[in-house]
Amino acid sequence: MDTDAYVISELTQGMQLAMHLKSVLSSESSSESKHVLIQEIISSYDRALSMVNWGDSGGQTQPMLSRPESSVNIDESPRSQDVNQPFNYQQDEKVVCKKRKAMPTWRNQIRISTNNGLEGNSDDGYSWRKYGQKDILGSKFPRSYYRCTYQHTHNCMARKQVQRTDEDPTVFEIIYRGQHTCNPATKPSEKHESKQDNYQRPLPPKSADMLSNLKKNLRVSTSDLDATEPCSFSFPSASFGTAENYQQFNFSNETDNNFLQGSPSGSNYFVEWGNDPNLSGMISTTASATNSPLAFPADPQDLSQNFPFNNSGFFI
DNA sequence: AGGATTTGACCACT
DNA sequence: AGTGGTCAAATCCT
Repeated sequence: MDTDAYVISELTQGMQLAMHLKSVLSSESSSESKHVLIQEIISSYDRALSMVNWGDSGGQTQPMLSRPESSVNIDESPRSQDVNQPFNYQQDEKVVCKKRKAMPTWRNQIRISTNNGLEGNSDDGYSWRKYGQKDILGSKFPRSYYRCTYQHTHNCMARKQVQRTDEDPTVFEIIYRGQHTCNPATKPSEKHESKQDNYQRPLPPKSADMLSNLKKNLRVSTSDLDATEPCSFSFPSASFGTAENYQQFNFSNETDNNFLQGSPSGSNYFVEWGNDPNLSGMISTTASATNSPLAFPADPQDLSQNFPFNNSGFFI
């Protein structure tokens, strides 16, 4: 479709502007020119995002620059009444809604060793309670449904689905839904500690954190390209014309990367926004770098061509 | 006894 | 009508 060409064009422009900005930053240019470049980059990405959103989402979304703060406040809007409501489940707790739409989700594929290949071992640092299991059409293995143990005490509506993959029974696909509103930092003192601590350090891809981290990281990447910290963010440059090489941005604020740290190498996080397949992409942690870099695989099958730039709010 | 899991039924969505 | 997500009673576990 033509939208694709526009999106690629805009993203390419954004990339070039970012490179330009990098050179400007290393020179003694005025701050004004830097701001102009940053604004150009933001505008370029915004236009690309707008095209994607308007072109592929039935016109339901708006250019993100016109929706300040919408990126971090993940809108769940199960009943589509107030799209500007922050992520908040508590307000209509009384209303029974057995199926929620447009919840931010993450897919995480985890390989479990055959010795202890139980679903429960795919621990992510949070405490979950199983509330259902369902045979899924076309799948050999049932899907298990979990919700946060602290749903009632902390009004935490985070959920996850765990399903063994047909292709490789040692691999579990975990789909996270919603963000934790409980405080994981307090968990070790709570009673589920013993079970949790047997496992590896977490990597709970907390939805809002993940999105905001990506946002922050990318923002840093355009303004601080000379950062020397080892953390890095990369994405395939195929969209920019070179299939083999990754364009890599560095960012320096390692606290922004806490959702990656401790992540098992090779974990694949597939990020989605609601049910829109266009608002999705895979994030994987790789074993090659020292500090759990975030990388988008070059395989186009793994990466929706619009991701991450089509998501509403990674950049501003 | 209290919390976690199982499982059949119900409901929303397509 | 079929499918998937959730509820809630029954059951299991500690």
